[in-house]
Amino acid sequence: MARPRQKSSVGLPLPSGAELDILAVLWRMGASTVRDVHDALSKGSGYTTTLKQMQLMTDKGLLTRSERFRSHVYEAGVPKEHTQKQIAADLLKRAFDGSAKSLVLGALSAQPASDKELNEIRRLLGVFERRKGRP
Amino acid sequence: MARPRQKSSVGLPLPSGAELDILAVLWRMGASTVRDVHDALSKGSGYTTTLKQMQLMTDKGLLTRSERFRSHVYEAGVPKEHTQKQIAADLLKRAFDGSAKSLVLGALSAQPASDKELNEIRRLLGVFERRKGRP
DNA sequence: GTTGACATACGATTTGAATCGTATTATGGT
DNA sequence: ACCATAATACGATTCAAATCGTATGTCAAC
Repeated sequence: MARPRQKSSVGLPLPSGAELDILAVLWRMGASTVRDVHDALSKGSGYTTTLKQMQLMTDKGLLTRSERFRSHVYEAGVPKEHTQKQIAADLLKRAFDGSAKSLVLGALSAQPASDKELNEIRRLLGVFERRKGRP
Repeated sequence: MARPRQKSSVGLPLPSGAELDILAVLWRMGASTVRDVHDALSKGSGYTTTLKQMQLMTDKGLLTRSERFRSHVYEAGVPKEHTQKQIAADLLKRAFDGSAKSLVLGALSAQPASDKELNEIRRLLGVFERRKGRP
């Protein structure tokens, strides 16, 4: 029984929760060792758990790995903006009825932004209004 | 081995992917039978899968159930706005570095909005600017 | 009252994510 | 050479999500 879950869409699979956490660390800190990543996300889990996770992510193509000195150095294998766009798109469809307004409302009421950031968002809206597509 | 995963936070657990899909249907269509929901999300999976899922969600408190005629009628047990806010908050922290601007950018570039919707978002920003909290 | 069409109930299975323990390898110091 | 240290490799386990099959119940029509 139990057929495989449907793929979210064509292409790369969306990163899972823990995978996203690891990606976020690598996006923020750049190339890092497993220990660096493990320390950065200070969850309760053990070192080998993080290691295994990163190895699996490498197999999936979510990370890239290179040798250096004694340890391996990992980098995000997927660009931050592209992944964020994917996630936003998925969420928009699934949870927000495709309404960007709802998403913005949810985000801002969840975590109020500074006036400075609000202005930046306003500028962003202007860009999207002029060119009716990607900025 | 393998300790339990950490809870996302205190309170309700965030709905999983499939759970969110079901919630979205109920938010959109209101009280519905299992068959209605199952037909609405036309995934490849079988009827009993949707049924089981909704039963489990009811146990979790994500749905409420009432009798009617022959079949059961389900409703979303969690308010749409609150759940959306939770999800947005979680995502903001995990994938967007807490930057609402990044989230908006991701959302809009993933799915361009109409000028009308852009204007509504602008109005929303104004509201958030005046009252520095929830609207 | 028997049958057919739906409905729910329940148990069991599969998959994938997440976790850990132990084994192995490599390096640097003594 | 030996040992301590720190890394990776690998197998195995646990848990939750997702899936399905079969059993059971109920109503309506004949």
